[in-house]
Amino acid sequence: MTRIRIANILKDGKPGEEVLISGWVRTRRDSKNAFSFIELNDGSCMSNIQVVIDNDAEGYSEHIKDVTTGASVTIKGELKESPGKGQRVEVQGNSIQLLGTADAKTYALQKKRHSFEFLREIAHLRPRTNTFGAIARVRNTICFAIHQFFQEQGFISVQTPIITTSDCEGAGEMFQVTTLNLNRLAERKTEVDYEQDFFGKRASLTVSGQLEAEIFATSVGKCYTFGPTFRAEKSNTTRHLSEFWMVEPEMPFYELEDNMELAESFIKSVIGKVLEDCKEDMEFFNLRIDKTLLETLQNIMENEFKRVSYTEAIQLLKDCDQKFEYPIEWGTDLQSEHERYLTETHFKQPVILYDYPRTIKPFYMRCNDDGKTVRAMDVLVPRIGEIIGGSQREERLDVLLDRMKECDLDPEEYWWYVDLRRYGSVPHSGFGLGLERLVQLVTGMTNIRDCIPFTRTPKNADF
RNA sequence: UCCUCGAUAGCUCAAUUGGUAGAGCGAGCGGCUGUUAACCGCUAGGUUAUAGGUUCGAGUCCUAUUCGAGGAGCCA
Repeated sequence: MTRIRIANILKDGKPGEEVLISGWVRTRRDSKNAFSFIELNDGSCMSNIQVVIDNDAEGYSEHIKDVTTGASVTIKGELKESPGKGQRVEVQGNSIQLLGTADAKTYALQKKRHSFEFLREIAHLRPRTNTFGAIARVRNTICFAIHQFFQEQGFISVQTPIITTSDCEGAGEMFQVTTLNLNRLAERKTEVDYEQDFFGKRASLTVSGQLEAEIFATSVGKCYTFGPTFRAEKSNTTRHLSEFWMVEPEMPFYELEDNMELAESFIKSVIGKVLEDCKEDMEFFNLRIDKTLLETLQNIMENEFKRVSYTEAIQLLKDCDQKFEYPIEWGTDLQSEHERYLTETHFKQPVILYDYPRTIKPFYMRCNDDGKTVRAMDVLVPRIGEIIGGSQREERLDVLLDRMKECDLDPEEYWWYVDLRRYGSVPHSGFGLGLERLVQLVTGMTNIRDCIPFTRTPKNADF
């Protein structure tokens, strides 16, 4: 007899069927001297299945005392129409096998509400809760939808390196990778000779796969990377992680407008897939986490993202009645409060800002003819802020070299990147999307630390 | 890294001007019940984050440290 996932039983199990199920006990309610109710969950879906088991069932008398919250059991029985409220079918158990006990005195996850802060400290158990089980399932659907979106359009999945020696982009602090003996170096107090290090030069964990993705975009065509990314910034916010996952499509022959179009349809496609495939989990989030979640996502799905140039946005912020803590000036980056005003108060939907001052953007973004701005675009969403950052890339060799000089970068260090402009250069564009920020947007979770299975932030790398 | 707030029972929190440490949930035991956020009764559970200081007396005041939350910066 084969084991059946609880999700399958609840979906289309029919009364009369023999079933074998295994999972973790959420709660048990005893009916004195006659039978017990067991709420069993196997993580396949949000709902538990209710098992009714009589005291003469095999294994009952010896094990039922230990069938406590958190214990793991296997149950054989027959599906029945449930006379009670709350479930279509239930299992009438014939036998119960206790796989593992969970001492109620010490098991942290008792049947009560726990704060997310507490659950973060027991990350090895938190996927057993309703919320974190739902996050895991939704995150999975998001990841699948991401691949599906690109694969269906002929994008090639490219694995870019995690260890890199290009100290590049200035995209933030990097984690150094070394096999040098740090204790010994600390004693010597001399200059570090990186030629002695594993790679013969200073190496770090990647902050972006973009530059490498451009190599494949200009050879095999539209491509995307989807992998872990590392930032050693000491950020302590609800939307930053030290280790996170990023999706970075890169497309040849795409100009900024094509890039924006792709970004918009990408986000809508992924959200649509989740709304379709994770109905139960999404209803849970809407009920328990954010009462406006489904409405917000529906709104995102149904409306065009507003496209506003940086210059227009500055003007709009200057003209509005809202008082800001930080003044707005053309040439400075927007503050969180400004982004929030645009997405939450003014437009009340996602906004794509484009054509930023070149002084606040990296060297690889394509310069506009006005001499002041570059073809950058940020997709801002309510509550979270920037979820996508991208640009059309500078494909003109001379302009790129000038820009590198302006940014105080040595073209020698980026020789292969520059080469792409020297031989068969083409216009191309791409963007980066933070997976966890998308999970945050889709689930309504307020803290990004709860949107990744194993959270890495400054001072936190347990589990 | 900066600003603000916080750390008290397994969890979530309360404790007046500095004066004997409390509740709900959870847990254990008992009762009741086709129950389902079950219900009713009883019981246990604490070096008040850590280190120092002020005081007759500190959960409460002061200093430092650690950790957490919210906001800012950086960004995805």
